[in-house]
Amino acid sequence: MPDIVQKRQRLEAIRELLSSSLVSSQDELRRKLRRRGIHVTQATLSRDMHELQLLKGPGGYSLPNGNGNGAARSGNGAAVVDDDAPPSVAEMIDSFGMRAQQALNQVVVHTVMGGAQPLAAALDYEKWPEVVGTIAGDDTVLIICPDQRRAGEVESRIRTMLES
Amino acid sequence: MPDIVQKRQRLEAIRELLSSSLVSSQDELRRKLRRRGIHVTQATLSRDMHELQLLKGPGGYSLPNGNGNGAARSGNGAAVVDDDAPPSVAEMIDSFGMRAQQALNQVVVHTVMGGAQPLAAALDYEKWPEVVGTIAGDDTVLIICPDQRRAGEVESRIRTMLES
DNA sequence: CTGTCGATTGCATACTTATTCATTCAAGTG
DNA sequence: CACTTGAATGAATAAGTATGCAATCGACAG
Repeated sequence: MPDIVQKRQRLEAIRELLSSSLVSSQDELRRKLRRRGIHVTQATLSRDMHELQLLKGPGGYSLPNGNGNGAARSGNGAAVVDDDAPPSVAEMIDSFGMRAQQALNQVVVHTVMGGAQPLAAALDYEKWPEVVGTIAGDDTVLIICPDQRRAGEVESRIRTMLES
Repeated sequence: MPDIVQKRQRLEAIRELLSSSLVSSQDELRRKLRRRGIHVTQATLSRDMHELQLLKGPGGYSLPNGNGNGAARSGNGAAVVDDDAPPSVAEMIDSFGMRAQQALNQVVVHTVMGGAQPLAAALDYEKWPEVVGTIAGDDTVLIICPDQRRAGEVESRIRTMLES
């Protein structure tokens, strides 16, 4: 197996993993990659991550652009799972969500630093019918709905999750 | 000397150092602080840095916002203020802003490359009542308002800043 | 004053990441 | 084909970061 191909795919996989889940250490990343059939050592990952110019913050690694990074992880009870199962929106909101507010046909959800990207990924994954699309920054997710009514529904559903 | 005062000043000093020089390790930071008469151990700095939510990238540590990381740092002349006071939106617009345009309940602000993140951070920090949330890319900030009217207000306020 | 509580810190150490060194392999070169 | 060169990688280990624990200090109730 040609090394160079392996590498390209691996970097791709790393980017993908990072955009949809929080990774706190290179070893954790190594285990997640292994489940995808990619088997490398921490040393290699260290080099990969340098190459990808990743940032590391209190909450784990993140892509250089505007992706997630940040705080909070400690015992909040939820989502402490060893994970790798596609994370659910409920879990994400429970773990990272801070507040949600509707604005016309959109809903803005504020999260802890670094929570926006995973939350958006979870929303995308669950494909809510009222959601047309999402955009995530570091700590803010913009959810776009077809109309004001649907946005209202989404807002209240998220608020419920926040309160629980 | 009261511990708590020490700490406040130290965090302050760390922010200042980071914004004006590259720091690659906590031990390096420790040495730099020592030259300023602040003497603490790496352990304490680890805790401080966690508290400041610093990011670590290829180029060293950086403040959580959109500040410098890794490469590029040179001056743009403006807003080189003594800083450390959370940067104001006015300053940011002045330094990075290029144009602003309303779209329904949103306002899109274009900035110079790399200016979006800091501007969004400043907006978040000032917590304008007309702003529900912001999302920033590399050179574009999307500001979400509750409705079209408020978006208009925000747009014109920003335009004023741009012209000045 | 005395005891309790919470915050801050240093020390020692566990844990995580970067780097050195050697190896392997593919692509050129003569 | 034999040799050289450069990229990629693992193993071992150096370098760097986080954390459990105990000590200290100020605030404050009794």
